[in-house]
Amino acid sequence: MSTRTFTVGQLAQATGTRAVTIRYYERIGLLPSAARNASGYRVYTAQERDRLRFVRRSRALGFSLEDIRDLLELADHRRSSCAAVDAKITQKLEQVRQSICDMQGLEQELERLSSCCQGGVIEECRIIESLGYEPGDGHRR
Amino acid sequence: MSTRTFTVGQLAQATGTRAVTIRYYERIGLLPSAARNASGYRVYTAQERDRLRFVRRSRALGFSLEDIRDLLELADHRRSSCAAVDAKITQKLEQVRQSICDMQGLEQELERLSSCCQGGVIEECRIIESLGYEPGDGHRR
DNA sequence: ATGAAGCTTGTAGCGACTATAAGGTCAAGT
DNA sequence: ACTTGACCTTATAGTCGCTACAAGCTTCAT
Repeated sequence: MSTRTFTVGQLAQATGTRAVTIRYYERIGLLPSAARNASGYRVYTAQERDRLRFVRRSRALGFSLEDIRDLLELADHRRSSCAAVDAKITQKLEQVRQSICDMQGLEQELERLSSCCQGGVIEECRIIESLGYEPGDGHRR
Repeated sequence: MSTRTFTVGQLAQATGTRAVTIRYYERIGLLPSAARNASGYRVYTAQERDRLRFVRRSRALGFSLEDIRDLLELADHRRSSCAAVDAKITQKLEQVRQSICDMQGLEQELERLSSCCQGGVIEECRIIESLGYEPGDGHRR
C-alpha cells in the first residue's frame, strides 16, 4: 500500500496546479481543509491528489468551479445513478458547440475585415469604416 | 445638419449598451468625459455615438478594452498607415482560430465521455473514472 | 401634486485566479 | 553554528468587464 503524502508544492507539481490555486480551492471549500503537520504545513494524500486531478480535468473541459462542486457531490455518492453526471456533460457539450459556432462567426467577420484592408491610410481604411467609426477631424492636418 | 444629442439612456438604446457600461467606459478613460447639461446630465453627440458603436463592435469581435483603446488611438490618426489596424485584426483572427481548435478538442473529449456512460451507478461510471477520480468509501453502503 | 422613470455619485460584488507582503520552516553547505 | 535559499504560512489587494446596489436629484406624464 502506498502511503505517499504530498506538500502543497508537491501536489501542485503532481497535478499541474499552482500552490496558490490549491489553497484558493481549499478556501472556497472546493477541496476539504487539508491535514497539517507539526509546523502547520498542509499534508495531502494520494486520494486528495486524485480529487484535485478530477477538479483540474473538469476545469480543462470548461466546467466552472460551481459545476465541479456539483460533480464532486455526485461522484461521492457511489450508489446513485450517473444520469445526472451524463446530463452535466451533455449540457456542457451543447455550450461548447454553441461557443464554437459563435467563434466561427467571429472568424468570418475578422476574415472579411482583414481582406478589405488595402494598405492605405486610416482615413480610407475600410476596417475602421466597417466598425462604424468616422473619426473627427482633430488630426486632418 | 443633424445636431441630435443623446442622454446616456438614449445612447444606451442607440448602441445596445447599458447606461452603467457607458459610464464605466468613461470612468476608465475609454470614452472621453461627456459634456453636461445644466442639471449635470451627460449629453452625447452623434460622433460620440459612433465612437461607442466602434467600441461595441470591436468588443463583439473579441477585442479587449485595452485592444480597443489602441484601435481608437490608431483610428484617430487619419493619416497614419492602417497596417497596424490590419495587424491587430489578423492577430485577433489567429487567436480566434486557436480558440476554435481548443474548443473542438473539448467537444471531442466531451463526446467521448458522454458516449461511455451506460446509465449505471456512479460506482461504475466511466465518466467519473475517466476524469481520474476514485471516490473514497464514505458512501459505500 | 404625485409618482414613475431616468439621471447622478460611490461602493461592492462576480469568477477564477494572480500578485504582493511579511513572516515561519527546513535542508544543505560552509 | 550559521547562513542561504527554497519552501511553507497568512492576509490582502488586484485583474477584467462589467453588474448590482444605495441614496439622492431631475424630468415628465397624469
